[in-house]
Amino acid sequence: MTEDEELKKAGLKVTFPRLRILELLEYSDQPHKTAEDIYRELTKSGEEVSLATVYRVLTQFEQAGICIRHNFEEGRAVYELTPSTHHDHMICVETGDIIEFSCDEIEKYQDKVAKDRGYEIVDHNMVLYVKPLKKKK
Amino acid sequence: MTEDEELKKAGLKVTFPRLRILELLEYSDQPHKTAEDIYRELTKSGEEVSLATVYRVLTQFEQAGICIRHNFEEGRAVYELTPSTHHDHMICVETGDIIEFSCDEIEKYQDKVAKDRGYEIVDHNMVLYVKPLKKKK
DNA sequence: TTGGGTGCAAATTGTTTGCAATTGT
DNA sequence: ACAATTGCAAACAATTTGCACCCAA
Repeated sequence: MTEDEELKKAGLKVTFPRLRILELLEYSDQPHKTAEDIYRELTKSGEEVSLATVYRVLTQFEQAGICIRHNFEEGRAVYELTPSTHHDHMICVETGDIIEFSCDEIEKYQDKVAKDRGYEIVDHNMVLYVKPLKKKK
Repeated sequence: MTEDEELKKAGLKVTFPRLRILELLEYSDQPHKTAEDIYRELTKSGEEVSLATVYRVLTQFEQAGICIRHNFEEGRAVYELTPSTHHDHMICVETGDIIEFSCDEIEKYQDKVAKDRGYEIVDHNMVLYVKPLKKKK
C-alpha cells in the first residue's frame, strides 16, 4: 500500500506534512522519534512544518492506528510505526539506545498473572533499563 | 523505625509537611498517589501545605529511597513507598484500579532476554492494562 | 466550493525554581 | 544563630487549542 493510500484509508487528506512525517517514520534508521525529532528533521531539510502540525499529525496517526505512542520516562512521548509483530523495548542507560525485543514466555506469564487475578490483558507496556554486560577482564 | 527517625536518617529535618506526607504514603488504602492527590488530601483536612512543597518533599523522598516514582501513562507521576519486595502493576482500564503483582518467571526471562543481547538489567518498568474477565453467562 | 488542514500565538497541564520570609536544631 | 524549609508567584517543558487563512478533493 502506498503512503497516499495509507493516509486515505485513515480518512486523512494527503498533505505534504502528513506524507513527510509518514516517510520519516517509515524510512529511518531510528524508528523511535519524538515530535521534536521529527520537527527538527523537517526543518533541517528546509521543509517548513509547524511543531503544532507535527503533534496533530502524530495524534491522528495514532488514532488511525498508523503509529503508536510510548511514554517512556523523561517527559517526552516517543512515536513509532505500529509494529506488525508485537515487541517491547529495552533502553540502555549508558547510551540511550533503544533495543526492540520480544519474548513469548514473558507474554505467556503476563496473561497467566492477569487471569489469576480475574483479568484479561488489554495492552501492556514493558521497558527494561539495561547497561552493557562487562566482559570478563 | 519511627517516621521521625526515618526522616532524620535521610538527612531531612522533621517538619510538618514531611511527616504528614510520609504518613499519607504509609497509611492509606490507596498507596499510589499523585502529588495532587496528596495536596488535596492535606488541604481537605485543613492542613495548609503548598503544592510546591509536596513536589519538593516527594522528590526528596525519592532521592532518599523512601518512595519511588512511576510514570504511568497520562502525564502525571504517581508515587508509592519503596516496596520491600519488588512488584509490578496492572491497571484496570475500566475502573482505574491499580493492582500490584509479581512474577518470578517474568523476571527470569527479562534477565535472559537482556543477557542474550549483551546487557544486564538495571531496572524495569512493566504495566499491564487489563479489564475484568467476563464470567460465562 | 468547502470542509478539512495548517500556522501562529496563546492556553493548558504537570512540575520546577528564585527569592524572601520562616523554622527546626 | 544559621542553614534548611516553605509559600508564592513566576518560570518551564511538553503538548494542545482557538482562529483566520489555505488547499486538497
